[in-house]
Order: sequence, then structure tokens, then C-alpha cells
Amino acid sequence: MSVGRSAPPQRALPVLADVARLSGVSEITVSRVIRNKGPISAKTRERVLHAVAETGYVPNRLAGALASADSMLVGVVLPSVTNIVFADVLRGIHEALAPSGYQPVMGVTGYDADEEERVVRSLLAWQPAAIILAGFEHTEGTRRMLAASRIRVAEVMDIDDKPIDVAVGLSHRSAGRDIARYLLSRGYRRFGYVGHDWDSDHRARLRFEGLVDELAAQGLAVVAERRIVGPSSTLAGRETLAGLLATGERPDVVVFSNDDMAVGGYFHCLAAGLEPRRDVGLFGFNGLEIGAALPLRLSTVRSNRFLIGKLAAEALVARPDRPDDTAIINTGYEIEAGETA
Amino acid sequence: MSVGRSAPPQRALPVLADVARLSGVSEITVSRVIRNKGPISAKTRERVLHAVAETGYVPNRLAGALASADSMLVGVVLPSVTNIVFADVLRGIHEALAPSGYQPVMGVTGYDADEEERVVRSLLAWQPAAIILAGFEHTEGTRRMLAASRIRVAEVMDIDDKPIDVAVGLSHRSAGRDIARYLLSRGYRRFGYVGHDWDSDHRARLRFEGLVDELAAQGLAVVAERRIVGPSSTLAGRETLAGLLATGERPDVVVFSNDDMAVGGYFHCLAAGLEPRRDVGLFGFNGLEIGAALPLRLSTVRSNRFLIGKLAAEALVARPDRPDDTAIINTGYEIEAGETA
DNA sequence: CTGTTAGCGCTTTCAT
DNA sequence: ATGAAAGCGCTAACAG
Repeated sequence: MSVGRSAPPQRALPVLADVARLSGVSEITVSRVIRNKGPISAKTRERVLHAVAETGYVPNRLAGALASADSMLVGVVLPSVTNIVFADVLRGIHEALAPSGYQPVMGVTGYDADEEERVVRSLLAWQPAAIILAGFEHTEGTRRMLAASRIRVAEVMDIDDKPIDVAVGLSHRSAGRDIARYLLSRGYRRFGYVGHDWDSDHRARLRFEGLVDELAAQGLAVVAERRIVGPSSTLAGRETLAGLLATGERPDVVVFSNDDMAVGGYFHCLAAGLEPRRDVGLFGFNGLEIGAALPLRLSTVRSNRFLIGKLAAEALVARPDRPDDTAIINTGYEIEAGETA
Repeated sequence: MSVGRSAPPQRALPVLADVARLSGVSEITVSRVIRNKGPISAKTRERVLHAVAETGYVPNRLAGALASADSMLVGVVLPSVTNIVFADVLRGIHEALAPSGYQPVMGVTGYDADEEERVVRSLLAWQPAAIILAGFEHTEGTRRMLAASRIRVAEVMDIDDKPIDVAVGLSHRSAGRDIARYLLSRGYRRFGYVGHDWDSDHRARLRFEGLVDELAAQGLAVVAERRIVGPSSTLAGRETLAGLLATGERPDVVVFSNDDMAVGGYFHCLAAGLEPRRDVGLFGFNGLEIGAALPLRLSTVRSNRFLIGKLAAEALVARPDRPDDTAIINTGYEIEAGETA
């Protein structure tokens, strides 16, 4: 049918050379126009831009990154994306990175340090300019790779340990102590605790330790404690509080490992005809939106997760080379009095 | 202090050539060992692997992707990461991609089509093998770029329109109709609706249209309707239901645009002393965990979000070249009867 | 202000 | 089973 040309046009995507040819300048000039770098005459710029539009040219950043040894990539390694806590951090990272031209590349570890090592290795292969990790619990292998790479490293969420480079977050131990102080000031004396897996959520454990420390300083202790094995969830919080109260222990307040669990506890109270605070105090952690929407606003601690992501990304972008000394950025937290404790 | 060597070792990261030298073979042989490609003698492989371990060599995928014209990258463009719905999809994508050697690269649009275009352009610069987008609402510019790129494109969440390449999701229009049928079968006749922004959430509108269509077929209509301008939230659901009921309208059931809003409605009922179902039916959409943890399980529709992400990623990986014809993968949905409607 | 030259680190193709 | 040569598409460094 066709006249001697059997193969379809299938022309490859335009490259720098195509744009250069079309606009009658050299490749490097096109490159300069596109990157807005170096002195370019208005006339040349216009011609090049025209050719770019005409061809629909999209720069190949793989080639650009390789040639300039600057990938403009930031590796982001988080335990989970479905946990709103990390999703908020990720949003903060995105917000800070978007205007700077950096691209986040994600990895998810499922709360497992060995998986984290695998993820870090594969991200490092993309030659990122920096990497953001959650917490301090890394394998030796991860630490070695990070050290060898010489790139910037932000460890986020927690500041209760010594960072590799910079840590951004809050002191969970201190938050635990402040929860104890707050509840003591409200008159509570018989403390219960309902939590989730400490192996995967080290920070929940730190908060518990802070709580216990402060209680001990006042000659008190946790009188009833339950921890589930899996991750936190509303359903788990509901069932676990039910189990705890069924034992006959009568805490006057229950501290939950986080808001998800605490909201579940609230639901148990509703179902069991208990009035939060009057019958039993409920205290969470994180300051999620849902806690504020409950008939009685959940008493909790606001952890500034969005800010953590934002400041971490900003710190990395602001100083692309690893400083000699480590730093800590404390994003703080605030007690939300609420109405349940 | 030091003995004549002032500059620190600062040696660059090892590259293929270093490993080749150390193991006494050529670069290409090392490359073959690492990629497990081509015939290699057991002895050579062992020597190379040893040298890799010794140097701590990490392949530069930027260079690899450029040379092979195969990035093993999948662009993922979603409206939001903090919305659990998209986070679940993302998790499905991750799960499918992880074992295949593909890396997801994310972009977030904030529910804005122009921002989507910008994000798609910058992702395309990384020469991804495929791209995953939410929904069908793209700008002309986005469509042009996607067509020119010739890479595989999955549009996820929705299957109510014609896909560019492959669509993976459920029919929201049909879900809306089934919600109507279900509630009619439960005896409800006076339908209320509490929703959020349709401009950013086109699928919520499709569900509403399906609902209205089916009601019309039965000679019925929505008797009271309220929509907020912003995104869905528990608090918004609570306040909006309160507002709707305060008008004096007395719907016997209220359909919410999603579970977040419906849970908020539930909270209003608790605060106002209304018993869900007996006083007013509540119906959501998505089947979130929290709905199942409420004192009365929320009546809703399970949208298989994890599955959507998983199947989309699998479909793309399974066939790296764009097929001639488009396809639709229906992940379906299930009515969760629950106890609130 | 613009261009030339020489790679970046890897993989393809074609030999041997 | 292994290697040599060429080049992916771009940018740094140095002219001019």
C-alpha cells in the first residue's frame, strides 16, 4: 500500500541535538537556555525556546544528572505510607522540595531494618543528593553505606539519639514525661497503658519510658498495661481497652500509644456506656484530625509531622555538602488538653 | 600534626572500572556478573563478586539507565499522599513493583490538573518506563506529552471513561446506583446527601449521579443536599450533617461522599443524641478501617484500593510496550451492610 | 555571548 | 566465555 516506506514513522523523542539544529545554535547553548545558566542573548533564547516548543523537547535528566554529577534526587525512606503520620512527613518533604527542583524518590521499609538496608542500597544507586530516613534504628550495613556515600542524611521523627548528620523531630521521651506531668496535674493517679508493637515503633516505647520515669519520680507506677503485637489501629485500641478494663483493674486514666489506639478506646467507652474523663480518662498521641472531631475532643499531644518533613528537606537542600558536625532540629510538640482527660 | 598528607583521602566512590581492575577482568564482564546477564564462568563470577564486596561498589543506575535506554522507573502521579485512599493505592503499587526491580518516582498534584501537567513533565524527564495517574481529568498538554512519550500509562481509581492505555478501578457511577438500590431495599425513601468538593473529586460526583439516577428510576429524588467547598474530613462531615438536619429537613437516610464525612456524621449523631439507623441512616464510601471500629459498624462500600494499585503496576510491568488497544481492569466493590443503614 | 572538546559510568554490538 | 570499541544525552571546562 505505502510507497516504499514500510516502517511507521516511529521517530525517537527529540534530543538536545534536534533542538540545536532547528534553532541553528550549538547544543551547549540550548542546554544553557533550558537550565537558565550562563549569559544568553535575548534573541538566541527566544529562538531556542521556540524550537523547544516546536519539537516538544523534554530534557533527559538521566543524562543531565550523569554529566553534571548532580542528580537533584532526594531519597526518602519511610516505614509506611498508609500511616498518616509518615504521610504527613512526606507531604512536608514534598512541599519543601517542589520549589527547589529536587525530586523525591521513595522507598518503604515495612518497619524492618533489613528491608531498610535493601531500600537504601537501591536508592543510593540513583546517586541522590541526600537521603531522609525515619529514626535511628539502622543496621550496620546501612550506616556503612551512608558513611561511604558522603551525601547528606536526615533522620526524622525522633531526636533522642545521636544523628548521623542531622536529626529533625521531637523528643518522645520528653513528650512521655510531659504527658505524665499533665495528667498528674489533672489529678489522675492510677495510670493505665494501652499500646502497640514496640519493636517496630521504637518511639512509642520512648514515650512510655518517659511516662514511667516521671511517674516513678512521683512515687507512682503504671497499674495496668496491655500491648498488642501488631501495628496500631482503631479496632485494636477498642478491643485492647475493653480487655484491660475487663481484668478488674480500675485505672482512672489510660494513656494510649497513639491517637488511633485512643480513638478506639473512645469507641469502647461509647459501646460500654462509659463517659470519657468522668469514668476513665483517655490520652493519645499525634493530634490527628479525627480526635478533634469526636463528640469530646481527644486529649493528646500534637506532633508537628508536616513541619518535620519540611524542615528536614529544607535543611538538606540548604547545604548540599555534609557538614563536619551533627545537628538536631527540634520541632517540638504541644499538649492538646481536649476533653477526654 | 599529620605527616605531610594534608588533604583527606576523599577518594571517589568506586566505579565499574575499579572493580574490573581489582578482579582482573574487563568492565563489561563485571557488568554482566552484576546484572546476571550473559554466560559467565563460575570462577570469574566469584572473583568479581568478591571484588564488589571488597570495594563496596554500588552500580550507578543513572549511567546504566542512560546506556540501556531502560530506566526501570515508574512515575506515580497522585492528588495527595495524606488521603488514605491514595496512600492505599500507592502501597499496592509499591508491593507490585518491589519484586520487579522497578522504582516508583512520585509526584503530587494537590487535585489540580495544571499542577498534574507540570508534575508529569518533570517525571517524564526521568524517562520512566511507565506512568500511573489518578482518574481521567487531564489537561490537553498532559495528554499530548503522554502520547508523544509512547510509554505505558495507567489511569487508576475510575473506569467510567475511555482510558489512554489502561484504566484500573471501579465504576463509581455504578457504585452510586447500587448504594441507592441497597438503601431502597432497606426501606429508606427520603434521601439526604452530605458531600465535599466535586471539582477536585470527580468520582464523588459520579457516585452522586449514579445515586440520583437510580432514585429517579424509582420516582424518587434527594430531598436534602449539602456540599462543602474544601476536601472531605471528619469534622466537615460532622458539621455539615448538623447543618443539614438543622434545616428541618428530615431525611430517613443520609448518603455521604465518603467514609471520612460519614464518620463525622456519626459523631454528630452521638453528640446530638441520635441513634444511627433508628433515627437516621448513615452510609459512607470506601470501607475504611475506622468505620468498622465504630460502636455501630458503618454501612459503606468497600473500594479495593490496594488492589487497584497492585493490578495497575502489574499490568504495566507485564507488558512494557504500549498495546494498540485500550483496556479496562475492573477491581469492583462490595456493599458493606454494617449497622448504620 | 557562543562554541569545541572531552568525558560522566555504564551497556550495546560485534568480535574473538 | 570474554573483550574492544562506540555511544547513550547531556554538561564542565575551557577557549574565543
